[in-house]
Amino acid sequence: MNNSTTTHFIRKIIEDDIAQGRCPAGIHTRFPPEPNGYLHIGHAKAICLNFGMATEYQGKCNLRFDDTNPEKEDLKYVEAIQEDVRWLGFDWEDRLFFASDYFTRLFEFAVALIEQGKAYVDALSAEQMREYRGTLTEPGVDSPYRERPVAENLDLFRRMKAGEFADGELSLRAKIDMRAPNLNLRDPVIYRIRRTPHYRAGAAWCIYPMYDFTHCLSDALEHVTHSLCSLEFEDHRPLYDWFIDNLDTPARPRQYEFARLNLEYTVLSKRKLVELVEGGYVRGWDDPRMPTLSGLRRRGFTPHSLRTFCARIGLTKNDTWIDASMLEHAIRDELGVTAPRRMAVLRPLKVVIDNYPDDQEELLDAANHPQDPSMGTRQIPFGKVLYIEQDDFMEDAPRKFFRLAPGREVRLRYAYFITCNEVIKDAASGAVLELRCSYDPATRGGNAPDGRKVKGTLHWVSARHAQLAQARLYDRLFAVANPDQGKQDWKSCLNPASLEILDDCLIEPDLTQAAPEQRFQFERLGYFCADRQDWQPDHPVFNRIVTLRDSWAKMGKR
RNA sequence: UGGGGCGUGGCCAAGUGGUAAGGCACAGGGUUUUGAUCCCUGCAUUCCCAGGUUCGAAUCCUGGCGCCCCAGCCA
Repeated sequence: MNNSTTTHFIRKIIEDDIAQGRCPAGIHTRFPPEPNGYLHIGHAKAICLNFGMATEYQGKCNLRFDDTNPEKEDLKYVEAIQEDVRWLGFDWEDRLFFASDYFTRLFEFAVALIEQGKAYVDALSAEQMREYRGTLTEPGVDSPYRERPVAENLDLFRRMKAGEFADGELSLRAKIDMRAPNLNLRDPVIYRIRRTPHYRAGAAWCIYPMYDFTHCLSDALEHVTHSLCSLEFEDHRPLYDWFIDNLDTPARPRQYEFARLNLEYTVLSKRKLVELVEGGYVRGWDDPRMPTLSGLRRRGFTPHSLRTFCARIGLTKNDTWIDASMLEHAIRDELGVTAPRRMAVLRPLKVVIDNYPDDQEELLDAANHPQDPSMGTRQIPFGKVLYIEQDDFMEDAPRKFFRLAPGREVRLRYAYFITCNEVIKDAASGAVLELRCSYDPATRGGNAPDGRKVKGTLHWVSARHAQLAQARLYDRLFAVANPDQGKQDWKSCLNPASLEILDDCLIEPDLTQAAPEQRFQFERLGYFCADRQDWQPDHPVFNRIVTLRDSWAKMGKR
């Protein structure tokens, strides 16, 4: 394959910083999720970037939980997030941090700001504050409390911390510029009173710092050099710099922004993902149709394929919608070389080989990978009664149909050439019940000694040896590429056929030995993964990760 | 005449004054015991538009147009 990774703008910034000697201790990045939900493929882009840059330039990357809002956060998310990041293949070593661990130092920074006359305690209500802030086109107005003396601010702020005021009664604001064209600079609130216990800090605090104040200082405390975040924080950067410039911090981190990921046929906003789960549109956060890392994992995507995907979509500041085929390509590309091949019949059609001895059975050699002999071979049982795919038979077949049809000869993979002689149908419905065929004993293994060719090769299983299995076939969650874009309700765009469960699949006996999360290519069908939750040796469950490319199906659509 | 960003093929994306990389997708062809893989081939006379500078512009200048983000005591 090709491993073309381009030198994107972040790499250029880093390389320039290193060349100029601005990072004597090496570069340092961080992945800073708020533990208020599950990670999705959009986060994977940020994770790969932050950890990737650190590895690439011999630097370090921290995992930091941005947990400054006790109302939304929970320990279960910090655990799930760590599992997902680790699964993706990244290691923060001993650098697991929590913004909540900085509460005391953050408080001291706030005091320092007050002492410099650069922060004040405001008594405006939230509604009043909104009025005073002005609008996009009108400047804001100074709060009547803006010129409160330093000593009074100090006293009030300490008493806020001590719990002397009700939630929302007072707030601490940075004193910047109420007429700034950038709304973020109009005296942003940096501390609010919230008598909500924190999932880690408990009831120790009743005041909590805001994101803008916390993030830059946490970066500085951790000696982060490159703070990479998404584009919507672009106009927070002046604020980021303002805090760093006005406080005595141990380091001078810089923020850089990149465009977040949008993927076709899915949604990536937390609000919508929650709605999918809570509305019962999917079977949970790890539903294999979900774009969450746990969903992609359960579906069968590998960490490597996700990393490759992230590397190939590039990194810019452009608003982009990545074509769904990019993700499919990433996993096909990998599994094409790594997945052992097996035979499974999803929708069985009975085939009886009339001229095959009734009680005869034999074991036939099959390669585990046609291009990779090192993956070895296995033996597949063959007998008089077999099953093939319903789609592989057509009674009135067009010329280009290379599969089985009355009077036509095909190859059963690794077995024999067979010819269809008779079609048994249900008298009432006319449905095809079984095929009576004959085989050519000379073609054992799949080659004709007389050199004759067949156009089609079919997968099959032996009726007597096959095991029953469930296959879950997934398709795109949404029927339209950009469910977010239209004027219609995004939920009305859900693909009603995103999940199809097949309970009567027949798999070759070897497949019952699979372990949960093991991946295979079911020949001619696609890549499948043993479900990590529901797979049982006596009840095999396989998730279809992705189909094989199918130029035959494509012809049918034209 | 609020501020900040972004506009290169169907989707991504290189390119930063010297005559449009690459990937995905798509379309042909070859190999093939998976209609898969693999291998060739094709796919922007043109870079949002209009002017200008220059021997030469996707790249520089001017003026438009389009799209995204911001008015939480969320992150």
